[in-house]
Amino acid sequence: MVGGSRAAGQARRARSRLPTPSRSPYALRSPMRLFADQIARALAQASGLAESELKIELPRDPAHGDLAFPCFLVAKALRKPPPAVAAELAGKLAIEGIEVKALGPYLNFRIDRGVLARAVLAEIQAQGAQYGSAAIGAGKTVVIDFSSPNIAKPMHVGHIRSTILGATLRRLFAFLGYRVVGINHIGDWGAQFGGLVVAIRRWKNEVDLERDPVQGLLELYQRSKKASEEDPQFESEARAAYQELESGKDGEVRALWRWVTEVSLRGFDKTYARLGIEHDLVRGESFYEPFLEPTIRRAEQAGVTEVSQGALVVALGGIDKSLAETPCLLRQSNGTTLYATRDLAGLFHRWDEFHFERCLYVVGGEQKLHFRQLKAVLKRMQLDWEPRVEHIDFGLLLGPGRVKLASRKGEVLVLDDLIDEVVEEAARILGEKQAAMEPAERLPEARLAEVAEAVGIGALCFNDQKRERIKDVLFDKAEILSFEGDTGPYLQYTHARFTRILAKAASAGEGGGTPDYALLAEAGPILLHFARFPDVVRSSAERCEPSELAQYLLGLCRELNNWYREHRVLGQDAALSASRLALVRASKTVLSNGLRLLGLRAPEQM
RNA sequence: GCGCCCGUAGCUCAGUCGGAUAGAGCGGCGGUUUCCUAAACCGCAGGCCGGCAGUUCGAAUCUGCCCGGGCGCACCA
Repeated sequence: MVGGSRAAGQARRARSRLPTPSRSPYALRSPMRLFADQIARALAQASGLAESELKIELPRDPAHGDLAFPCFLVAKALRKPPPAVAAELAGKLAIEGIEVKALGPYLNFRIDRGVLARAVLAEIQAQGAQYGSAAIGAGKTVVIDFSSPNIAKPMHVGHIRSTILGATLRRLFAFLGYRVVGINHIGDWGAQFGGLVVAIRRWKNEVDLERDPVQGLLELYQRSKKASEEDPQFESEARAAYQELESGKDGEVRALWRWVTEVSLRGFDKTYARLGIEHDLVRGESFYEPFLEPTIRRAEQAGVTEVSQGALVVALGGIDKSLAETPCLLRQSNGTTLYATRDLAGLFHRWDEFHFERCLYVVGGEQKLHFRQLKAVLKRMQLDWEPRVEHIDFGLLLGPGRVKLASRKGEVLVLDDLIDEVVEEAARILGEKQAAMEPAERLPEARLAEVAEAVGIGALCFNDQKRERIKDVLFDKAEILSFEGDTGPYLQYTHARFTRILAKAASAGEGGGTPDYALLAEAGPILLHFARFPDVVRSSAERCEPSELAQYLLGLCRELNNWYREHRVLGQDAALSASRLALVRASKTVLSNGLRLLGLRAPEQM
């Protein structure tokens, strides 16, 4: 087969963190952090403890307050019972706009709703599409290896997770001010290309390489695989072709290989465009060919290599006992290099070129061992940047009944076909909903297809990101396409409804009054949600966990839809309408920023 | 056999460097539309957080062992 895709897998547990106090000049602009810092400062004064030791939390039950401080640790330091400490501190604290109450061993804080609304809404309005962004990554580079399909074959469902997760990480880090280098490490090298070249040579007139070159190449590829097994003549010709390719000779073989690469990349680009995905560099395995020998020499000079059973290996048992049985192979006994050699060469090259803060490999968990080996080799070579290299692993994509979808034997589910199927169903549902609406409220005919595309792809992408990435993804078509519950379309729908209010307010000339933020008292949960957004964005990026952002948006939409049901925006008195419109405007901003980061489009109407 | 990962409601999953009464979606049952999009909202039912020990003032969360499932285990990628 043409390389194994890097897709699929499993992993390690990462945890989200509370907003941590940050004193860096690039501190995140988070309204929540502002309030928490204010409280921590006052607490430090009242208790005599260092501000950095005082952990402000979000209460489990929002009825208790907006922020909380458990007094257990302070109590221990003061050798007094926690509830007594809480009561004592409550009496000492006086923070403007924040009410303090002791409840058992806890101090609960409630931010005045008017103060909260003014602070949060002003910040969102000021930042707009940048709300949630930061400069914490300024001057730092993050390299992200993702998607990485194999040429001469269409992208299939096995590539979807790496593609979607990687693209989101790329957007998240860019939003936080990092320089991001998204690399598509395509599988464009290997002995199998010898066979493909021979197949093209022999049978190019028997398949349609004009209209759908990718499909034609797939047929030729499959035929070459069969011929290699059955026809010794074909096999030796294929070997010769691969030798020529490896030799670097710029002849017929290389020209054909180049053509295959170009055709394949054009096919990938169409799919990427539909999904809104971009890479910064396309560097296939072939790119690293010239660096393989230098890489091996580098390892040899570091003194970490040895010959075992005729192969050149790096023994890793001294680094990690569980790797004692599986050294890293750099050269087979027949002299050829391996996957690990290429990735090691890539790693050196990337470090030399970018001096990255982090180098992320968005690759399925089934390749965990491979990346552990690579990191262990770096450790043996005593390269201090080894911790910056991370395998961002993820679970398998499974069909109903937990059967592996992209199996090597069964029918390969082509990604474009899957997208078509989902978009088609989205169009059908959209049509139904539209038919049930007042004619004046319906979408213009011309926009239907566009919105169906956004909604269908949104459903697909969101399903891949709503769970922790280490968990397997269950791809149940019916569930994803029902668009009810925890889905991308649910988020998009919420955004569309709120957007619609703004449009109607504009056309009715409403919203000109002066907002009175105290009138937004009932929107406390929403405002608190808004205030957390920058922290969630940062945490999602740091943990490489898009699901944190996805879950946040689901929670926010639940709050918003609830509020929408209870509170009318239009047709109220001027101050009330203006206040609620400010909230609606902020909702649209936060939702569309969040959706954009997850790679979902946010239609204005649906 | 060894290594790593997962195990929370019937199903799919959240659960904040350990903290106050464990939450949501789907499915089930019952409600909500003279009102800015009902792709929405509300209520009810449903849990020994796989099991047993341990650490701690406090454990779904940390540690150990066990059970169940998955992935991987040098000359493939």
